[in-house]
Amino acid sequence: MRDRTAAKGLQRAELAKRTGCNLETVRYYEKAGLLPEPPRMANGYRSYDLTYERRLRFVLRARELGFSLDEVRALLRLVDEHDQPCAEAGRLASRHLVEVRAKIADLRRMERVLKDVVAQCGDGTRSDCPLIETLFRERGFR
Amino acid sequence: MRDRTAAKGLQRAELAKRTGCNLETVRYYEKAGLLPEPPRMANGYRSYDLTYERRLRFVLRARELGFSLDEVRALLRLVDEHDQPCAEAGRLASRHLVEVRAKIADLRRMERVLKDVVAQCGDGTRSDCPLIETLFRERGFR
DNA sequence: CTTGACTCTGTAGTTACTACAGACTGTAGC
DNA sequence: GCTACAGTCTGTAGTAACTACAGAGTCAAG
Repeated sequence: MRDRTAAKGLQRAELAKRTGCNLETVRYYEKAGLLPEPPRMANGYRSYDLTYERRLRFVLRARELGFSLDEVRALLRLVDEHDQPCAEAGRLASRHLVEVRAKIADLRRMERVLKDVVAQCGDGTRSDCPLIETLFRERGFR
Repeated sequence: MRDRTAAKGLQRAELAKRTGCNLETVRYYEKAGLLPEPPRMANGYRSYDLTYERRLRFVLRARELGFSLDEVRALLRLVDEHDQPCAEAGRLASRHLVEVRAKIADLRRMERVLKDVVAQCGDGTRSDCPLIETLFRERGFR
């Protein structure tokens, strides 16, 4: 094990554990340019600090809200470079909100049809099958 | 152009146009084992008939309902082999319904948070940014 | 006989990860 | 000092469900 008192950084596994993020994902985010290349210790191991962890958490929360990595990159750019980020951030968020609502609408359509066929299928003792019939019938879900 | 009166099959582009499905996707479904390898004409071109088109439409409708290709494969197997498919089909559908509802719940959580930050961001004239603040705050959306 | 449109095959790119393989490094026990 | 084992390193390949080529062959019209 590494000398914990002398070194001030976290190693990758520690960071992953603290943030609940898969350690391979951290590396992926580095390669994808969302997180900077962290400094290395004498043995070549990566060393992360709290600033880094904070940035990773930002990414993870943005992902929880369904932002794509491209959108997260844009948000991080606003954090890094822009001094008046709110206008642009608001635009990003409201555009994303529209997509989220569209997906909800899609899924609700699916839910409605599925709920019906499941009800009609019942215990499955009938000889025909409402689900299969529905799928063979003409198009009209969306 | 092909002799349309003599040949009874459709070509790939026609099939794609009739069903609204991308022609590359048809090929993909063939390779994925959802659709059979269609017979070829003398020149090696694929020739599709109405049975084939019906099956493709089945796949497309199942996809519209959000079934994965694995699930569609299972449904097609029920159609092909099983004489009492309804019990199994009902199980598939209700399992899928659970997933759909879970996704809706996920998206609704996102929607709620996004709606709030968009409202708070307003016209973007403020110096801090509620979205960025939210993303930097501790985790707790899900 | 050339032009343009269509088809064929196989492969690579997309998104956001996840999971290795094979080589090093570091540490604890003996 | 030696061995076992755990951790890290790199690069690459796999996942889902397509989509988009490149390069070759085929066909009908002008």
